[in-house]
Amino acid sequence: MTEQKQTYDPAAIEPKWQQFWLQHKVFKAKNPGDPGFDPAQPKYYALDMFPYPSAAGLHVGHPEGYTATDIVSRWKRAKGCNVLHPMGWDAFGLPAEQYAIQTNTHPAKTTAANVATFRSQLQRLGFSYDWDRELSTADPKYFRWTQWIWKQLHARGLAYESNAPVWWCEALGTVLANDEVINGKSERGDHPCERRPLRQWVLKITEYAERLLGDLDGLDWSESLKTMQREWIGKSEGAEIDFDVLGHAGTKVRVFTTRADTLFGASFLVLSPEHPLVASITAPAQRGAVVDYQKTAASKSELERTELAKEKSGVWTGAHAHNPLFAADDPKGRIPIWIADYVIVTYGTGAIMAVPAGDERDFEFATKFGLPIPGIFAPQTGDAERDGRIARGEVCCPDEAPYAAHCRTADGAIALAGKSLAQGKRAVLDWLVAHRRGEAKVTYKLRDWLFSRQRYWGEPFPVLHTQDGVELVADAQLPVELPYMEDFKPGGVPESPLIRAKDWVATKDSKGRPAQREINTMPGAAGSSWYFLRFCDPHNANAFCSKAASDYWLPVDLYVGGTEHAVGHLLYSRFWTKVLHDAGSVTVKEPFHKLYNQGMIQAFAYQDARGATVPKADTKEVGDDVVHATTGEKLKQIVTKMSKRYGNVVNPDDVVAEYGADTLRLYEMYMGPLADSKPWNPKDVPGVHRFLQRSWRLAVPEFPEHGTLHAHLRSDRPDDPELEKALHRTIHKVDGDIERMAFNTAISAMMIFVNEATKGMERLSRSQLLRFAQLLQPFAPHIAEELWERLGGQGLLTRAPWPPVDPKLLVDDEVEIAVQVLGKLRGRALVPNGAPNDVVLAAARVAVASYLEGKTVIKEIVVPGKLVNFVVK
RNA sequence: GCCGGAGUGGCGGAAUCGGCAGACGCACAGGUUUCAAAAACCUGCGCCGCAAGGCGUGCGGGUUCAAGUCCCGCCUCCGGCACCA
Repeated sequence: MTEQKQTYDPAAIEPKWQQFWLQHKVFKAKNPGDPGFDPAQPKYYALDMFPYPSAAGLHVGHPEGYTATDIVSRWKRAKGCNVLHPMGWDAFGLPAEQYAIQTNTHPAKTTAANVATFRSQLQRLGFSYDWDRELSTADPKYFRWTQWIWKQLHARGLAYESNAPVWWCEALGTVLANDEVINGKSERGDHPCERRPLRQWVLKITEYAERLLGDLDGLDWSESLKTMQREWIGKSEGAEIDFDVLGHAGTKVRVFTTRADTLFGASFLVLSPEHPLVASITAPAQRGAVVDYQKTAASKSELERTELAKEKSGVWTGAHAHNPLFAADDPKGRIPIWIADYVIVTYGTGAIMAVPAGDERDFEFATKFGLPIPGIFAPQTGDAERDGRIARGEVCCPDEAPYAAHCRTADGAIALAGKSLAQGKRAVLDWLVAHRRGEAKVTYKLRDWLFSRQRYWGEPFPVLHTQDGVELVADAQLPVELPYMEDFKPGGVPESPLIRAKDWVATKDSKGRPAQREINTMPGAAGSSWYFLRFCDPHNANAFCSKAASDYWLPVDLYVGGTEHAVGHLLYSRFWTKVLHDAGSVTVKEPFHKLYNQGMIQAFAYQDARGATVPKADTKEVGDDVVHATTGEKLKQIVTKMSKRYGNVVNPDDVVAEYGADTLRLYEMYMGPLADSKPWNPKDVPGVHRFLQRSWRLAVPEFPEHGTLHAHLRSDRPDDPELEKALHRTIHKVDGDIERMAFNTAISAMMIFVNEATKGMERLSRSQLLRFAQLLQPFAPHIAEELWERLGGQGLLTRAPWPPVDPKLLVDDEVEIAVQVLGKLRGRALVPNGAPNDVVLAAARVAVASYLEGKTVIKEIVVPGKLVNFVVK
């Protein structure tokens, strides 16, 4: 008998519905013009950051964001929206190629295998993707358009070749963009990187810096993410100022500063060691020291330069400059020119005016090398001791402070005393402009986007090098496909392995003359910078995306992914969208309206007394403690990221095998707020599984002889009013919680309903259970669809509209209010909802009579429907 | 160093607008059922205390009838940036 129990069996129902949905294309999104397209429906575009199909397969971190967008997608469909919810593969790039190299298999082969794994893993989780729109960035039908878009960039003067120093990573055998290098090490693999000059394709993203900054304001992104982009763009308003080099007629050093007002305190100049003027201005006596310093600076990797940044270093060039504010014969205007590696050649003009009285770095440098520190401020804070030290230049004062009386030109054209910071800057800048010694200037930290790699597995450029220079491959000849290469490994030289594909490289230009193909390939971020556009119109053979399709679907209404793409991918995608907008190819200026960053799923790990992490396999549980399996030492539980090293990686396949996809989805959403990082606790998983079992038992009898449904659910009957009320509240709560992406509390509300319904199971009506299935559907679609079918719901649950809420059922006739005396809870009172204050107060007085005895009530506070507070004496 | 975010029971977390702190889940304890176990179900579960009661949202102050929530000053953890002139 027991073996025939009709218990909740996800292994039976999940594949059944997955196949049904897939075969019937239930989640196919219709474009304008498609048969059955309904223009009256609002559109909703819910997008996941598509994955790199790595060999490791899906990680539990992937389904976190994917489940969130799936819930929203299913809910939006139930609310009557035409929903675009696609999935694809970021298949080109370093991770795929590194894996291919490790396994000595061609990346085309490993990528195809990895994609197949990812697809089947995702399909086992019941996501409502429109699989007809699946795409891969490594598919020639896709990258044909990546190449085409690159040609648009080139046509608009936004792609150029450069020989400037770039980040070279020896271990990866390629160059990397700024955002791929962190503290001088590669973001992927943590390998050391260094700067080297190399011919590269570069995209002029800096031309869009101002718009990329300004358009952030209108986006529904977290402030912290916007701040990260703003800081990366790094806008800085200031001035450029020319200093004549003494003894070198006609030679000027141009510096950038945000504090032109401190020019009176500039007591030396500093050029970066790579500054082009260094060689020509260095005095013969200093040449040896300067060249030595330049060599040392060059041999230091960027990593060492930042790590060893604690102590300032530099040498004098032997040259002097003249501070333009002072008369030509005024000795105060004669200032030395130094070189130092704390000045960066790529920022501003690569040269600064040092004002030690107002800048900590300059102060440190001046102190170390005994350079003058002229005081330029006269603060009067009341701390006479400190004010005096600032005035004498003994203490650095980087903030706003009153100017000293001597901050004035001899002719009185500038007199800073009494002026504010803004007025001071203005006064000096106006003077500089009038005397043609400088101008207002805005600079950005953002640098142009290094857009080529010396690797095999990427999009080839549609570029030929001819005897006349660069020639672009005609649109009709796109895509330029990769040649098949047995040996695709980087050669250890800063050159693409494509150089070895001699038959491919050697070609003819449009005039039939010999030409060579470009051997650099595009970076991983190329294909991912526009995939959200292709999803709108994925099979278009005549355009990257029809204007009608992108006009309809864009912008993406909800984009969910990790913070790791805060500057790279999100900035690049915004840039390409703006360029395509300028070219008239898309209407929107911004691709992603709402962006949501999910937190990281972490795991427990165990540390011994020394703080060393003990792999999971070497631990065991003894009672409430976790101890070292061999030494028996008691271990401390910590929360950290999942890692092979700690042996704490959770594989979603295992969770699906044991509990089913619905449990995995539900657990990931129940763990906590989507935006938070939180640890995976295997002991918590059965909790949500039990909730699904209880939901199942509400409908299905334990033993088959009682039928596939409880008897009281086989026909319609009046709804129990108490459960009806509870259900409406639950619908209302779940609705609001999905809206604000608070999935954990939505699930908890459904749990409360099921607990209540379980207490009076036979009171539950078929209609109520059907509506509960509708609520559950976005979260646990398989069990919900199965219950819907068993209950005889009309059509497919995934096509059913969201159940309505009767606002009348959300209010109670009677409410229990808290009664406080002096702010402490002393009793409770039951009063009619909306009762007048005197009725509430009367009931409240009774509830806390013993606390009021012998006291004088001096104040009565009533919060309707919630609480009464008596203030007594 | 600078800029964000966070700190609530044994654990994950809830409290959406200043109004009953600890919803929901886990773990734990007791019980029902069972030959037994699992499962399921019921009850309890912040801390101290026999109780009355007191204490309690990182720490110290403040505002308020009322503070996890607001203000001031600290501490710790996480993320980002880091000599950007």
